Amino acid sequence: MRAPGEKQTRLKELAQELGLSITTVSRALAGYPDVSGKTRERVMQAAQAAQYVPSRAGRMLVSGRSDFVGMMLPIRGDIVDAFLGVFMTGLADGLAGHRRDLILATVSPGQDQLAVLRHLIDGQRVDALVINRLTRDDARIPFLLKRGFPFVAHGRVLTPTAPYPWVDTDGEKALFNLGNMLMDLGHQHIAVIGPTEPYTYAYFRKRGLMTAVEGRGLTIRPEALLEAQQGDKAATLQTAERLLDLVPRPTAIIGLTDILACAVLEAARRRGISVPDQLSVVGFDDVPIAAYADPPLSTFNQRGGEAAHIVADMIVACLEQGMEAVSPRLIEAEFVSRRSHGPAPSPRAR
Amino acid sequence: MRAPGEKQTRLKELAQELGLSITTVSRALAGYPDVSGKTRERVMQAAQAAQYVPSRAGRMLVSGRSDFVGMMLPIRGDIVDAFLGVFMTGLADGLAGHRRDLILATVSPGQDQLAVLRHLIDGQRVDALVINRLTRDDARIPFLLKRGFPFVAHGRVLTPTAPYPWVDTDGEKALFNLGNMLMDLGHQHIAVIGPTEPYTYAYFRKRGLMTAVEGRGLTIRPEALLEAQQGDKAATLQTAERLLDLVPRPTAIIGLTDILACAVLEAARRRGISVPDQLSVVGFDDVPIAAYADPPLSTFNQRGGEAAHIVADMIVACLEQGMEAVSPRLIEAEFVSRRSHGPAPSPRAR
DNA sequence: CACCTCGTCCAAAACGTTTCGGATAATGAG
DNA sequence: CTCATTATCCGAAACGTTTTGGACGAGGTG
Repeated sequence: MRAPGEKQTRLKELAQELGLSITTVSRALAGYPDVSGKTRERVMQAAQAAQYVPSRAGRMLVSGRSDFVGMMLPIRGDIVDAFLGVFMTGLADGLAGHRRDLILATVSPGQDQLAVLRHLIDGQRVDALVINRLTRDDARIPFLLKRGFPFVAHGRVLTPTAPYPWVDTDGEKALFNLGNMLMDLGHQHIAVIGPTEPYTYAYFRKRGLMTAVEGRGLTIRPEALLEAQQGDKAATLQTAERLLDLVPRPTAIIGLTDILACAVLEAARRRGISVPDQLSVVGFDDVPIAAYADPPLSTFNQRGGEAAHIVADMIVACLEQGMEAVSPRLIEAEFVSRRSHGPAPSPRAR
Repeated sequence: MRAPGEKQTRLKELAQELGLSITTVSRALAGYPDVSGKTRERVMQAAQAAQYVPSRAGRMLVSGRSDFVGMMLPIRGDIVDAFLGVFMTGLADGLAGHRRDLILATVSPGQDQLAVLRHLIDGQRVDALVINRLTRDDARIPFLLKRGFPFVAHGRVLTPTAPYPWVDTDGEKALFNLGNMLMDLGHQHIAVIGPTEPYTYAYFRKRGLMTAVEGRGLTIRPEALLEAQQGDKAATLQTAERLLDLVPRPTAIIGLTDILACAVLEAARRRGISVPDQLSVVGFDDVPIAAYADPPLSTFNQRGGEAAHIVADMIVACLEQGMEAVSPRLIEAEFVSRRSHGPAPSPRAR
């Protein structure tokens, strides 16, 4: 074991130095009213000068709280965008504003998610949890609900459960609007390429589009609604090409993710299909590079940083006012109109 | 404050239940030799059954260690790629293998980095630190060195310091090789577009290229070596265009980052310059979307996950064997040859 | 003068763990 | 039989904080 640098000042030394009791110093620092203004001032000064920082361990032990918030991170091979980095950074930053720290708990592919949760909770490692990458019937929600452990989900679950606090991008509304916009532009054959993982966001986005399309008496054929593994370029391209080979060929293809949309762009290039003249393509996420795609990709901005800050505030609210005090929050995705979409080609132009 | 679920089993209950002392149970669990095999077995069983997880606070208090490793994250507006997410995930995963957790400590733009460090260290929040996004004269290195606090840097610093443990991608070698390869392909005028931030990686990459170029008796003019703010698309494109307007026009442009390279691709499209026939473009990072650029971008893969696991191993080595026991580690970047580079155009073809 | 109130301060307990220094009984050596 | 040794267990202290339940005077009230 290394010597961890110089010795840190502790409450005892501070008290000794000031000729006060530990109690008084502690209470002065905590702002209790039963310590005179003069004494408080002296204590504050001394604490400042000695660079006193309370030991987390001591505080934790007596208060039962750790001031740590955990973020559970299922590791999958499909971390392909900047969203995760932005989200985590925003979350840590938001929590820091409430004097709390973020700890990252990964779950390896083979590992049992619930076992990890139990470990985090039973070991008093965290006061609350943020869970993300929710799947349709995610088991973590009912588990945490049953344990009564404070948490906030980034994303929603489909199976019916008791109410729980969540924050999510309104992908349903976004794609509802997008669907209508595309149909207003004359598109009748719209196709979708989504991720293979059973993440809930894909479901909501598809549903929004469906609602829009059916609202106009149209439908999307099952074969125009494909899934591709985002990590596998060859497979993704192949799926995109299957969409392009459909008869009649779709005039608009929506990638549920920018990566997928870019794959469609690439597939169209290979087929010699010009975008947006013969085909409109729209993505979702607004990864930074989307602006440099060819053509620059129209997509939706999820504003992950904002979402993360909201999650942070909600977590603190859960902790301080109880889980029932906070209500779920839908965040509107912002359409970023670039140059990969346009009016549907007239039938003979195809 | 919420009730944090059901009560957790503690050492005291476990001991009571087993009719043993707290000491014995603790030592049985820790594997000390002065407890009989039979007793140990019984204790293990009971601990398993009760889902006992030792309280971090208690352990921390007495051992002085927290088993937390901090990662310091200066927030800047330029989190533009998936690297951060991949790195953090890999780091957390690697640390978990050594029964340690990762905590994220952000530093807001206005905040004093060293103050944050002091807070983390003095508050005994972490046993060791990972610092990244190193700038050329990063003040964190000498600070941590002076305090004798265990840390591993992801990246290097330029100013001379005492030896310290770091892990870095060998961008110098990568660009040295790339420079030679481009010159072998006939390129005589090579330009570079880098980030404005004073990150060290940019320095090393440039230096590798310089060495290669000068090794052949060539030079890179200062005006062919520009910097652009990665977050600002318009400014980045403008800088890329300045490079394209150089006389004679460069036949190869290297983006020190995939984003920057993609900006060059876009600028070339706007100017009607075909890649790779009239211009070669190479990036660095291999962000997932680079494979879908037009044309697919040749770039370098940093293998952030591997780097993160190495950092994790080094951190525990620092903790367990001392900082002087670990030596720095350069990771070779892998060139991903796609279709954005090729032979230099013959003079009349331009 | 006796009594109460208020403003300041403090001793001690509690949180859960690890570890130091024995205690106890069984075993082996002489 | 005595003494040393070993195997197994345990009591108590320590870590740093917060909190409970006072103590002690000064001042005001009757």
